[in-house]
Order: sequence, then C-alpha cells, then structure tokens
Amino acid sequence: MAITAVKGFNDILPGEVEKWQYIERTARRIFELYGLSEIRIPILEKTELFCRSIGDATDIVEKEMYSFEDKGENKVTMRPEGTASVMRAFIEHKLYAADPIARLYYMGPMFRYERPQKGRYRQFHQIGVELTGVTAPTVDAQVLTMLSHFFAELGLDEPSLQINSLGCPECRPRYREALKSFLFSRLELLCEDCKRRYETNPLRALDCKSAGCIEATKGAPSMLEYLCADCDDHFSKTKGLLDLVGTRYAINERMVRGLDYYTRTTFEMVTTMLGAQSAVAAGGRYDGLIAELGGPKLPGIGFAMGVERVALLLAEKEFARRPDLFIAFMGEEAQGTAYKLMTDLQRKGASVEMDYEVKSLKSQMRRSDKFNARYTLIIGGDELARGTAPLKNMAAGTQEEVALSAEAIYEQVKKG
RNA sequence: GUGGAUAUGGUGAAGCGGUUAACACAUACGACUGUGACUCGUACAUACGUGGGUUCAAAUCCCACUAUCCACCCCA
Repeated sequence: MAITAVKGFNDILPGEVEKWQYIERTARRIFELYGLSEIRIPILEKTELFCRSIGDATDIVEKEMYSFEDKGENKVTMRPEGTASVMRAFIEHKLYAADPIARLYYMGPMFRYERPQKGRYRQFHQIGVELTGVTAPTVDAQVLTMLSHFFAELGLDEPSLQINSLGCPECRPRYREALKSFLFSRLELLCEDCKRRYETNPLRALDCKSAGCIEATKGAPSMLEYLCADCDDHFSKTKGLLDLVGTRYAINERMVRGLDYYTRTTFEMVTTMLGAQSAVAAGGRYDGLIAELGGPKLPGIGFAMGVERVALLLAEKEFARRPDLFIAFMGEEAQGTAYKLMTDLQRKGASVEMDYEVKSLKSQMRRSDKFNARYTLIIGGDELARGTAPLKNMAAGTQEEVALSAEAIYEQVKKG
C-alpha cells in the first residue's frame, strides 16, 4: 500500500492551485489599497501563547491543538490561528514604539485536530488581518468595508456580512447575569451541552442549533440592550460609518464568537452554500488581548477567512492558464531552431511550449490544442530554407507567414 | 469524541454467486499520406479498499479492520 497523506491534510494540485493564487493575489491587492503590510509568522509557537490568548476553556485549546514537546523539552504547538502569533510578534519587536497603529495581514496554514468534513480540515489555510492602536469606530468600519470589498472583488454576492457587539468587561458581565437568570427557569429545555455551558459560557446557548435551545432562548435578552454608554455609542457610530459608505450588513444579536479575547464589534461573513460550515470569514475587536499578552494597553481588531471555504464558493470559475505559443517542428535541425526560438521568446516574456522529443506533426498539433495555445508555429525543412514559417491562430484556424526571428514572432503573438 | 453513508482502472461508473470485469470520458499511438478541435482504428483493471471466512465457484454472501465523505460538536 502506497503512503498516503495524513488525515485532514490535503494536497492542492495544479488546476486547483490557480484558484488559490487568485484568491491570495486579490487579497494582497485589496488589503494594500487600505494600507496594510504583510507579516510572516512562524507555524510553531510556545503552547502558552495560545492558552493565554484563545482561552483555556475553549475547545481549540482543550482538545484541538497539535501540541508536543520538542527535543529541547519545550512545549510547542502548531498554530491553530494567527492572531495570537501576530500580536506576539507585535509585542516582541515593539512595533508599537514606532507607531501604535500597525496594519498587518498574513496568510498560511493553521492546524486543528478535528474530524474533517466539508470545508473543515486539520490543516487549513487562513488569510487574516490585524489592526492595532485605534479605539475609534472608524477602524471597525474600515475593516468591515475592506472585507466586503474583497468579496465583491472576487465576484461573490454570497457571503453576507453579519455584525454584533459583545460589549466590554464593564457591560458584558451584566448581560451575562441577565441571560443566566433568564435561562435559569428554562434550564430543562436546554441540550446537554448548553446545560454544561450554562456556568462556563452561557452566551453559547444563543447560537445553539438544537431545537430545544432555540425554543428556550426565544425572547432572551439581547446583548445590545445591555451595552454601556461607550459601547453603545461605539456600535452605533460603526453602523453609521458603514451606512455612509454603503457597506451592507445585518445585525445578528445572537452571534457569539468562539475565542475568549473578543470585545465590542464582532462579525462574520456567512454563506448558506457550505453545509454546516457557514462562516467564511470572521473576526472582531480584541481590546484586551495585547495587554493580556504582556504588551502595552492597546486595542486591536482583526479577522481571518478560511481559504478552503472561499475556494469552495469560487467553484465554477475558470482559472486555467494558456500558453501564448506552441512550436511544432519536423526533423532534428528544425528542433534546434525551435528550441532556440522558444528560449528567446521565454526570455522576452512569452509563455511557449514545444515537445521534448521528436513527434509527428499530428501529435504536436494535438498537444498544442490540448494546451489551448493561442498560436502554433510550424517549422520544417522548407521553413528553415526560406526563413519564414506559418503561424497559426488556433481559435480562428487562420495562418500567416512570419519571419523566423524571436522579435517578429513575439510581435505577432503578443499583439493578438 | 459520537453518529450515518460509501469503498470496482486516471475519472464517472455497470455488475446483485459462475468463469475474457460492460460502457463512457481521459490518456498514448496510429489512419485521413506537413496542421489541432470531428470521424475511425489500436492499447489501457491477472483486478474489484485490506485481511479473514462461507462455497465446487465471490467484485458479488458473512465478519473484522482501514480509508474517505457527510452530519453532530466546534469553527475559518
């Protein structure tokens, strides 16, 4: 039995990878319009980093991390998400000293030990964004607008943006208590998981899919009614700015995020097209995280999107590359000429193909067609003698004579 | 961690106990006699996820295992 890849770890093959490159290229282009810079962070971090940032009691930390001890007996973890690493780097290199406002994006693999299913893998890829140092709602609105802009640029109507506010350490505990007392009388209706979470994380019951919990939470108080004056003001100003620039959104006051560090604005890009995995991108504000990790008291906001999930939404699009020219040759002498021409043209910037071995003209034409080459140049003994050769436009089926020089051919091929 | 479904060539698949494992696509070569896409021809699974068992006989029945997919959970 041949060796296969590890469960939940996938190869991205030619044919599929072009779509990934398109997504990544678009992200870079759009994010840089908004002033962000790329940051590259390691895949391995000290385990403690994720316990501190994501939260000890979350599923990610409790049971989904790829953690092990390296040969120096250090406890390390393959990163399950990017925010913690970026903030660690931000603090470690004191980026805030030059400018408290850092605007960063990253892309790369993340690792979570979960059962794979549609849109969920053990090695998956995220493109993420982190902005630090701004409390004002202008940055919330900008991040959301940029995210919408990105999806619009990909040509996707789906997914749609949902937003909520989780309040701050001042008002969230008040809401939590209000929700608990509401839930208390209905405890019996809740599913086992939510009963268990009643103490640890009662907010979870709000987005539980079990019928009992949906029924039990009907008429539950909304976080939005419990926001303190500052949080309420922040949220309405954020909405106002989104309205001002025409970024479409819906308020979902039952949206809860899985990571402990979120405060105030949280959001998700959701779709109905991915089965159980509705979130294509998600994030929020994390005003306490940087200080929690030992850095200065600076606010932050960010999001991450799942590249596999975006790629799934882009299913129908065609990304195949096609060569500018295929050179067919007959005989060894023509092969040399063809090889020289091909190399000269590639050095000029044209994508050119030819067979590696001597084949029949028929066979070469078939290969040219298979590559979907835009032109085919045919070189034989006659052409060598006369110094020109037929250049065939494959789509039109027409052909004309061109001089056997890289300049002349380049001219023809690139003008079409 | 829990449930369910499925496992035949590069792909989609037929086959439902009996002896060469359909068919289509893809691929390779060739014919139409220096030109592709159409047409035609030839080649392409000693093999039916793995290991056992039942039987004179198994891809077809039974058992175990493994893998994949989907859902729960969780999340991007």
